[in-house]
Amino acid sequence: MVEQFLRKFQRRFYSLEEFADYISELLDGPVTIEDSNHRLLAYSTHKEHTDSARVSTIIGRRVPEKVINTLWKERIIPALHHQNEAMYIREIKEIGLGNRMAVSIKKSNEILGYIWVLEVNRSFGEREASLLQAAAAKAVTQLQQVHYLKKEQEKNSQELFWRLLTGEVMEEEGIQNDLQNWFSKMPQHFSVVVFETNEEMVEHVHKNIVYITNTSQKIKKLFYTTDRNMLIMLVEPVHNREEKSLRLFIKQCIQLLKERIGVNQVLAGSGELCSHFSEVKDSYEKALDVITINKQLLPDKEKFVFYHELGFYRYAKVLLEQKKRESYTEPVLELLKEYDHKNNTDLCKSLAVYLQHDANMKEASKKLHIHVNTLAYRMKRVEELTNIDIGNAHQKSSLLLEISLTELSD
Amino acid sequence: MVEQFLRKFQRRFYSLEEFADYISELLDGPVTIEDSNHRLLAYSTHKEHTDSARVSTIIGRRVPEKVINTLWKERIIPALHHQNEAMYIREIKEIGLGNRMAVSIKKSNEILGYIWVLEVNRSFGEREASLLQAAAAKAVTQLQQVHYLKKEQEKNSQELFWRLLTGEVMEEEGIQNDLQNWFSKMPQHFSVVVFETNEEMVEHVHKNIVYITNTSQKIKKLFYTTDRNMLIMLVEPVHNREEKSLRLFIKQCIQLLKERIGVNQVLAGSGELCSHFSEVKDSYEKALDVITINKQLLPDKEKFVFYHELGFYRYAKVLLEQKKRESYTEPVLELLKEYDHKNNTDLCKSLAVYLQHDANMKEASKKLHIHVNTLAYRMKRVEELTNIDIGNAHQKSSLLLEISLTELSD
DNA sequence: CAGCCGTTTGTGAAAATTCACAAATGACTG
DNA sequence: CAGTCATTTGTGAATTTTCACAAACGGCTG
Repeated sequence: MVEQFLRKFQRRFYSLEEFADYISELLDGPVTIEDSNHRLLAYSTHKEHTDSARVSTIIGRRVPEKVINTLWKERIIPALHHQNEAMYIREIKEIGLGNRMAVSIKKSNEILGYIWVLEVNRSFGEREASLLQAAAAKAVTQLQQVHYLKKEQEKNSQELFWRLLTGEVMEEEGIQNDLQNWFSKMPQHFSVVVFETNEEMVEHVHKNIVYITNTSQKIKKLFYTTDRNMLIMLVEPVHNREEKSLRLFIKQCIQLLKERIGVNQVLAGSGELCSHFSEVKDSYEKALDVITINKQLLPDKEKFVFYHELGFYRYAKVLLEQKKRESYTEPVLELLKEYDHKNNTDLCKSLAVYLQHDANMKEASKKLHIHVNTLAYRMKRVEELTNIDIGNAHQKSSLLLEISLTELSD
Repeated sequence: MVEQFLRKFQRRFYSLEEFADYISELLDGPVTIEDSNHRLLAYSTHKEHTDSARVSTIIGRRVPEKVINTLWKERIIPALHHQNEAMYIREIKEIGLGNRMAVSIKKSNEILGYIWVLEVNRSFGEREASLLQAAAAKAVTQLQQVHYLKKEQEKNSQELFWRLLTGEVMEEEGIQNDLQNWFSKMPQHFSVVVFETNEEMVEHVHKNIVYITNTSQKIKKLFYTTDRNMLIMLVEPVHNREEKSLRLFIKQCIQLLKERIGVNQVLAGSGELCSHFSEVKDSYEKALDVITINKQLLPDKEKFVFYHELGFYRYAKVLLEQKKRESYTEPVLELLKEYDHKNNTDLCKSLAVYLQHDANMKEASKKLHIHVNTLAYRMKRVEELTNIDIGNAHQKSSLLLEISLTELSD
C-alpha cells in the first residue's frame, strides 16, 4: 500500500509549511513536523480544534519537555526510532495529548525528525498509516538540507568554542564580534558542563546527551564539542535560579541516560557560572576538576555538580600527594582498623558513617541498620580506645577529611 | 662576721658528705646539699628528727616537684638567686617544710647549688646565717669539679644527640653501643620536644627551660641541645600514661616560663613518641612541624602539642600553597564577608565560632556574648544568603577547614 | 517623625537527644 | 560448662535543643 501512496508525494514542495499542509489535507488532521530534537519545523494550518500539547509546541517552537519525557516513559519515542511504520498513539490526558498518529523521518537509521497528525475528523487506520509512512519517506529529502546547514554551522561553532575553552581569546575584540554574530541575544550567564563516559559507546552516549540537552528546557546549549570520551558544552540556564536549573539539568541528564539507554557510567561536572567569555577557560578547567573528583568517589556516593560544592575535595590532589609522600598514618583510624580486625567489630565504618551524617546518631544508626544506643556505645568505645573527644569540631572535621581521603580511589 | 667563719672552712673535705656533716655539726641541724637542679648531692647524718620534705628529697634523690613549685611561688628560690646571704625560711606546712635556713652556692652569678639546714635544736640567728654563707663560699670549690664533669658530659651527649636528630645512625650497631654506655637502663619510649623563643633572651629562656625540665618529675631528659633560637630535647615520660605526662610537661613548662620569668613568646611542640632511636629524626621533624603550625595560629588559639593532634593542619602548607596558586575564593565566605561589610553585621565571625564550637549553639553564643536565639537567627540568615545546608557534615567540615586556613598567618 | 526592615532578646511549649539501667546474646576462657 | 566480658537492644526518665512567637531596638527612608 505504501508504494501506491509514494506516488502522491512525487511533486515538489517549496516549503515545509506547504508540505505539512499537503499531508494535513490528505489525512484530514492537523500536522506537525519536528526535527530530531523535537524543535518545531513546520505545522499545518487547520480549522479543526487542536490538542493542548500541539498548541504549546507551536507557541514554544518546540515540544514541551514534559511531553517528551512522557513519550519516552511510554516507550513511544523509542518505538518510533526502531520502526519505519507510522504508529497510532492513544491519547495521554495528563499531558494534553489527543489521539494521533506519528512517524519518524529516518535516513539510513539516522533520525532526522518526526511527523505528527492529530485524529480529529476521521478515524485513522491502515490507509492513513501508509500515507504517513509515505510522507515520512518524502520528508527525508525535505529535511536533508536543513540538516546539512546545521552540520556546517556546528563545525564553525566548535572552532569558536575551542578558542574559548583554551583561553585563546586574547583579541577580545575579534571574539566579541564573532560571538555577536553568533547570538541574537548575548547570553548573560553561562557555564561549561562536561560529560565523561567510558570508552565504549562514546558516540551513542554523546548523541543522547546532545538530544537530551536540546530537548531540555532548563538550559540553553550555546556551544558543544567533544574531546575523546568527553562531551563539552557551554550552556546558559534559562531561569533566574541559575545554579539550581543547571544542577537540575545535569542530574536529570544522568538520570535520563540511565532510564532511556541504560548507561550508568556517565560522569558530569560543571565549572562555575560566569558572565564573561574570558572566564570560559577557567570554568572548563573547574568542570574537569569536578569530574576528576567524581571519578574518585566511591560508587554509592552522591556526585558533585559544581566546583564550589567540592569543599575540601578541591584539595584532594595535593592532600593525597602529601599522604603518599610522608607515609604517616592517622593513628586514630589506624588503631580502630586494627581493633576492628582483631575483635571482628565495625568501629571504623561506624565512625565514618557517624561523621558523614554530621554526628547525628539517629540518621547514622538508621544508615547502619543498628540501634541508636548501639551506635552511641560504639562511639563511646571509639573515644575510650583512641582517646579522642568526639565533641571537638577540629578533631571531627579532621577525621572526616582523613576518612574521605582514604575513601577516594587513587 | 662572715670573714671570721671563713677560716673555719679552711680545711680539706674528702667528700661532699663529709662537708655536709661538718656544716651540720657547726649549725646543729640536718643539712642537705643540692645541685642547681635541686638534685641531691649530699646530706648530713643527724640524729634529730627531720621534716617530711627532707625525707622525700633524700628518698627520691631530688627535691619533689611540688616543693620546688611552692618555693618558686613563695618567691624563695628567686630570692636565693638574687642574694648572697643565707635566708631564713618559715615553715610551709602544706608541703611538709619545717623552719630552715638556706643559701645558694654561686660562682660569678651562676648558680651551682643550694645548702639547706633545718632548725631543730637551736634558734637560727645572725651567727648561723653568716656560718652558712661561709659554708656556701667554700662549697663553690667543692662543686666546681662536679660541674665541670657535667659540662664535659654534655658536650659528648650533644654530639651523640645530633647524630640521632640528623638520622646519621645508619651504623645502628655503633650507636647502640654508645647509647648503652650512656644509659644505665635503656629508655623505652621517648620523643623529641622542641622549644622556640624569639631572638632576644634566647640564652636566659633556654637555661630556664632546662632547669624546669630537670626539676620536672613528669619526664626524664635524655638529651638536649640547641640550634639558634631552638632548644631541642629528647625526653622520656616517666609514667605509663606517656602521652599525657608529656603533654602536661610541655604545658606546664610554658606556664612556668610565663609565671617565673614572665616570658610569653615560647612555642613548643613534640614529635610522636617512639621506641627506636632510628625514629628520632622523624620525631624531630614532626616536632618542628608542630611548632610551625603553632606559630601560624592566632595568638588566642590553644596551641598543639603533638603532631597527631594537628588534624587537618598537618596539610596546612600544601593547602595554603594551592590557595595562593589558584586564586579561588570560597564563595560562601566571600559572600558573607561582603554582606558583613555592607550591612555592618558579623555573620562571618559568628559562623566561624559556631563551627569551631562544633555547631553547639549554646557554647558558641556564650563565646560570642550573644543570645542563643540571636546566633540561631544569624545561622538561619547565613543559610538563606549562601544557600548552604548547615546540617551537612561535608559542608561544615569544608567551611571549618577554609576558615581555619584563612586564620593562619602566612 | 512615622514606619519599615533587619536584628536582638526573652519566653515557654514541643520535640529531640542523651543517659542510666536492665536484659539478652554470644564468643572466649579457665 | 560456668563465668566473664564485650556487645547489642530496649525502656523510660532527664535533660537539652529547637521552634514559634512576641516584643523591643535602632538605623534608614519617604
